[in-house]
Parts: sequence; C-alpha cells; structure tokens
Amino acid sequence: MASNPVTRQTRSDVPEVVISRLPQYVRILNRLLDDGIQVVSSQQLGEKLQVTPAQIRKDLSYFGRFGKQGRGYIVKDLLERLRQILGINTSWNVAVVGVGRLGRAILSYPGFNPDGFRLVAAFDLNNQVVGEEVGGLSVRSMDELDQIVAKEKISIAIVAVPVEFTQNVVDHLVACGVKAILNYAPIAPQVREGIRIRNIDPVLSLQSMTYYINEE
Amino acid sequence: MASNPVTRQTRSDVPEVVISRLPQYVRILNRLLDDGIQVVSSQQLGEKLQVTPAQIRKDLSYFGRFGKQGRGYIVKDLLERLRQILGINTSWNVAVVGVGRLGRAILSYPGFNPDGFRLVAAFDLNNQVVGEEVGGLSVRSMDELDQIVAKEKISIAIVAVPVEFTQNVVDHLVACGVKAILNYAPIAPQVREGIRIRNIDPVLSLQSMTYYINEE
DNA sequence: GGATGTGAAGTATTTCACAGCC
DNA sequence: GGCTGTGAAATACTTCACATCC
Repeated sequence: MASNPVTRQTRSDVPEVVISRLPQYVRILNRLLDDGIQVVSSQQLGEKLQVTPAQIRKDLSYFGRFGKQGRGYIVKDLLERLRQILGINTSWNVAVVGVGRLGRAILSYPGFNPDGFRLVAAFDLNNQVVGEEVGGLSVRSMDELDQIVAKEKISIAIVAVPVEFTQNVVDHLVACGVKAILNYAPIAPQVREGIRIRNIDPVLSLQSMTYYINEE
Repeated sequence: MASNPVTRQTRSDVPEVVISRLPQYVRILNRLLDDGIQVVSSQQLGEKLQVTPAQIRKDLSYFGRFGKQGRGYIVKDLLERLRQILGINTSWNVAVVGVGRLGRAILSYPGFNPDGFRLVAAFDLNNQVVGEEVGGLSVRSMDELDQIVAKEKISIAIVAVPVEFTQNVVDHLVACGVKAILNYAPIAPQVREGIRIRNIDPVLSLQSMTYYINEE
C-alpha cells in the first residue's frame, strides 16, 4: 500500500500484481460500455489507465485469449470474462463491523452494490448503538456475529472499529468463517494463511507522498 | 493500491516501493518508543512487520548507515531520521474538499495530527454546507480556495467529492499550487508530472480479494 | 558473539518486438 | 493494415551470504 502493498505468491501462478489491476480494467470497461463503445484496443485501454498496452495484453494472457487480432477486444465480452475471473459476476454479502462515523459513511455509500457487493449486516461493539437503524440496516450486537455470518453466508467483512479492538474483531470474524477483510484501522492485523486482508490507511498514503514534495 | 498500486521511477534513485514502506517502519518505531524499547534489530522489526530483515536493512541503506553493528538500531534515532527523510518531522497543512458523510468522518478523525498533518481548512461545492462548523473548522466555499491555500500554505489536499466532480476539483487544486492529493472517489484523476496522487478505493480492494476467495 | 551494510545472486515484473491472424 | 498474444530481453526488486565492525 502504498496503503496496500501487494504481497507475494499464491498457489495460482498469476502474479498478485496482475490480479490487483483487473478491477481497474473492469471499471474502465464498464464506463466504455455505458458510453456505447463496443470495441477497444489495448492501446486505447492503456491510455485511459496510464499503463502500457503490452502490460494489458500480458495481464489478460494469463487467463486466455480474449481479443480479436487486428480489431481489439469486444468490450461487453471482455468485461463479462473479467467479472467471472474476479468472481464479481455474482454478488457477495458483506458485513460492516463498527458503526462510528466512518462505518456510517461506508454503510451509506451507494458504490458497493453495483460492483458485486451487498452490505447485509452491521455490527457494533457498543451496545448503545445496537438496535439503531443505519443505511437501512439494524445494527447488531457482536454476540450475533456467528449466527448471522452463517445465516447470511457472509464471507467478506469491512472493519471500521477503533485500532485497539481491531485485531480482536478480525480474529473473531475469521473464527466465524469470514474469508476476506477490508480493514480501516491504522494497523496491519495478522491473519492465518488462506485469509485475505487489505488495509485502507490514508495516513500511510499521505506520509509516502510528503517524501516527494520535499524532493523538489 | 491494491487501491494504491505503486508506480514507477523518480528522479531520485530510491525505488518508490521502498518509500512506501518507510511510513510503516515509522509507525512501528513509534510504538516501540511508547513501550520504552530503546534498541531494535532488523530481525525484530521484520517480525512485527512481516518482512525479511534483509529488506529492512536494504531499504535503510538507501539513505545511510543508521545501525550499530552487533547491536541494532537506536529506536529514537532511527525514528527521527526516518521522519526527516519522509518530511514528516514538521507538520503539513491539509485541506479537505467535500464535506459529505465521508468528508465529515475524515475531518473528525484524530489520527492525522499526531502523524505530521494538520487539517486546517474544509471546502464544499454545495453552498448549503458552506458556513457550517465541522470538526472545529468552518466550511468554506470553493471560491475561497485559491486565497486560503496560499494563506495557509496548504500543499496537500484530501478530496472526498462525488466522482463526477473529482477531476475538476483536482485540476482546481493543482492550479492553486497543491502538490499532493489523496483522492477518495472511484476514479484515477489525471495530474501533470510533479504532482503526487494516491487513490483510496475500497471497491478495488474488495474486488481483488474475491479472486482468491473463489480459488479455494 | 551478534547484527549491520552491501555486492552478488536470484526472482519477479515489465517491456520489447515480431509472428500470426482478422 | 492493424492489433493480439507471447517468447525473449530488459529492468526492478528481493534475498542471500559474508566481510566488517561494535
């Protein structure tokens, strides 16, 4: 990371850095589709994404041959294939843990649903907040976590609790069967092999930019 | 990414990926200092950060020789040097543009100040919000941007406006002399050479994790 | 004895460049 | 003619391993 430094190797032989670029391709393709554009070349895609056309072709080549030589890629088809590869062609149920100011902003953000995620449950550590209605969801107690994760088939959680509770909450989520976590607290929680975690850490991002401001 | 994928090369010959790790070292060193630990080895630091000791030593070697052979690093001294290198030994004035739910969460987050940043101004595009008091700041109109950026010596901005306004706001900020931008909208705004930008993009992070959940 | 700092070796990732196909 | 798909080359980054020093 900056905030999300990409880690190494998986059993699959596709470099993790390649996977991390696919969602950006998906986003651009969605836009092109909305604009009624039907065919796009790696050249054009590269311009929009500020990456080299060769990189795009190489990235895609890990998964198959999606293009038409001499023409480019059919936007609709490539989009469909990438969504399939990433597993975002179906919708994932997501829990939000922590309903403070940040949690509320997350719960009311409309951008998750169109992109393959449904926020289906909200939890808070503080019983003062439990029962409150936020973003169309009734805030639950952590005691109900296990049960609701199972019932709603939740495999992804967004954690926005104070830093001192974060590792505990993450452990609890993993114990309940959650497989991927997006963490907003300024630490890097430890998780066992097989669990994916990404940290959203604006302070780290800012601190790595100041180096370059100084340089001038 | 995932949200902050690290880009390439600068005039300085220190790899960007190295710079992106320094803030994490700073964070751990701060913790060690708080815990009263005075000396630390690359081995110990590596365990806490889940990176190899060799990487830490190599990273630091780009900037000088900070350790004592046979002993390790003096926590206080290394921390001070890293803060100096990153330019976070002094405090940067930061503007927040966009005072919606997310902007409010950012403005009330107490974690920026201890780490080298002071939120000194808030702006919104919507005149309904202008004049309101949020996080101890009075929300300003975008008309005042130029003047306040100059007066407050603001070189960093956090942008949390709706996606359709983002490129415009970024352009405006750059025109006013802002040098680094942290963007929360789900696009990658284009900026000219010399301006640093990082995107906080939770949806991209989530979408790159689903690939691995599926894999199992 | 123990840990740093660093060339050299080993990997990973990106880019080149061109054969092959539409 | 134009653009993909891909080995090969180039570059970037990480890890090794050891001389050096406290």
